[in-house]
Amino acid sequence: MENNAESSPCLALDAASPAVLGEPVVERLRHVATQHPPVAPGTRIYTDRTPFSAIFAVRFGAVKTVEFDDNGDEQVLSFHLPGEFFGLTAIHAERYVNTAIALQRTAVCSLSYQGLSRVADESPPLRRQLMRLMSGVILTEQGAYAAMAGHAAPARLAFLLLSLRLRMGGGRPLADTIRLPMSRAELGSSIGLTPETTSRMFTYLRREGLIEASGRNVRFVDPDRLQAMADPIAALNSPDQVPQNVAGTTSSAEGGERSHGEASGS
Amino acid sequence: MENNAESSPCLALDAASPAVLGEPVVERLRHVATQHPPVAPGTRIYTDRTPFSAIFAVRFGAVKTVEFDDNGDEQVLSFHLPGEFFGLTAIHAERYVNTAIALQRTAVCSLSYQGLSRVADESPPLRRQLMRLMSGVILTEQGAYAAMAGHAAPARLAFLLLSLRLRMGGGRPLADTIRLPMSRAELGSSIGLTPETTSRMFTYLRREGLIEASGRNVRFVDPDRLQAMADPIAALNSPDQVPQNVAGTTSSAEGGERSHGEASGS
DNA sequence: CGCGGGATTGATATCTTTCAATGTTAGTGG
DNA sequence: CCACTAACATTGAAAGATATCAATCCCGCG
Repeated sequence: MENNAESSPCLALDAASPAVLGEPVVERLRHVATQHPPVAPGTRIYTDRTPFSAIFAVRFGAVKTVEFDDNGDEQVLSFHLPGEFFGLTAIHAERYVNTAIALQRTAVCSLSYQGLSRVADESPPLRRQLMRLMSGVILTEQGAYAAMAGHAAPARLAFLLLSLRLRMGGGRPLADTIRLPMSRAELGSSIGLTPETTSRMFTYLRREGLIEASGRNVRFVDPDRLQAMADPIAALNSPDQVPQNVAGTTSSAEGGERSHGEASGS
Repeated sequence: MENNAESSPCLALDAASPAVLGEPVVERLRHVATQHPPVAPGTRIYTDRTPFSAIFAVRFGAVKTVEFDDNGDEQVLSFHLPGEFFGLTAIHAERYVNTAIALQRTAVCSLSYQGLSRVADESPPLRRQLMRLMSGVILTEQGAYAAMAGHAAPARLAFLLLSLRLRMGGGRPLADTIRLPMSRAELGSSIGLTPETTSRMFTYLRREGLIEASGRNVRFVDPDRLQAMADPIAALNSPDQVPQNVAGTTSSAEGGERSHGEASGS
């Protein structure tokens, strides 16, 4: 169950570290980092009322960050998989601005921000890693934003699934099958869809032969076409595909084709 | 016309600097920073094929970052106003991943990333400023994402307008009226709406008496209610408001009140 | 003064949500 | 080990929101 490639990401900081940072720096990081014991699903790792002191990384399991509206309904902001950092927004705000919740049995590590700062003051390579790390977060965030703003529901789901596949397994050999750590509702919330629509999009992707999905297990049957669907840019490659009529709602059994309008004018 | 509060943001780095950083550091920054001459609207400041060497800040004018899909249609990712930095995603990717375009007559300054790194290596306060700066970008980005994912069209536009108001004028006294540096199409693209829908949302906000808008001039008539609309959380405060039927499309029998447009005589 | 691009408005098609019912799965306690 | 329950997932039908297609309209600009 628990991926044992569990070297603490707090010491790895986004890249091979002892080599880059030097053993003394890693040793100092060790004192700044805390390895937290595993927590149960649903556990809040921090809240917007937790005093800010540290940034976090996932060791194993998975985390979502959410925002609550008055009704207590939550809006999922992002998911964090093993090796990924979260809580970085607190650096600017000097307080946590959202809430981080474990999706599964999850272990995280934390880096005292004060301590980290001091170590970084004396290690330019570490400082550079941190910049790179934060820039990477912005990049990811911006990609997700573009996917949201520019595309329709099926594209967003395709994008999200591919993103999760890429990020699970730490990078390397792109699993054929993944097990999602979150529910349909959570998946949907993070891309601005209701659970029902999310489910319909699963059905749709299934029918199109792009994925197989049963519960939280997803098998990528035709990653290329899925990619094409996620990314209108590549869509032209697989010609008369890119079906549009998606919602099972409008009875049409026809796999209608259209050139896919897409918003973003100008 | 050009806001003369034009102290180069490249030297200010997100906060009062000489005080914090010390004059020697600011002096070194001066050598790392380049003040670029004003460029015409439409000018590309960098492209995804420009070799990465520097990050940018807006001195005056306004900038949009965009991504192109195959058709040459652009998706607006974000807007950048005076004092704001952009191009930060390139740090991670080691190349620019989008394209930055001036919306008006605009001047930017750039900081060589190499040079900046060297100065930061020797100035912990500068390093901290940079972290704060990047964290702030993530925060902003995440806020925009949440607005996108969680809300409907009118809320997204309200959010965007309020965000622009807040950011124009560098922060201080919240202008009653602003002049938008971008078209309806660009505005819409950035929040995932077509130009037509964007225009309809303007009409709607106008009819509701929340704003007056004529062309690119926008006057904030009822900022509180606008805020409430942007943020469902606060919506409960103003009870029986939170109108829902928005698109003029569905024959709004809702007649009468014509608060009329006409923003301040530009 | 006329041109042309952006803005607005209208009518319709399509997509997404909402409300509601049903099916399915995993976890629990007997 | 099985029955049972509660949460999650899927599906359907109708309502609502947004996109698309297509005309104007209007203003800035030459």
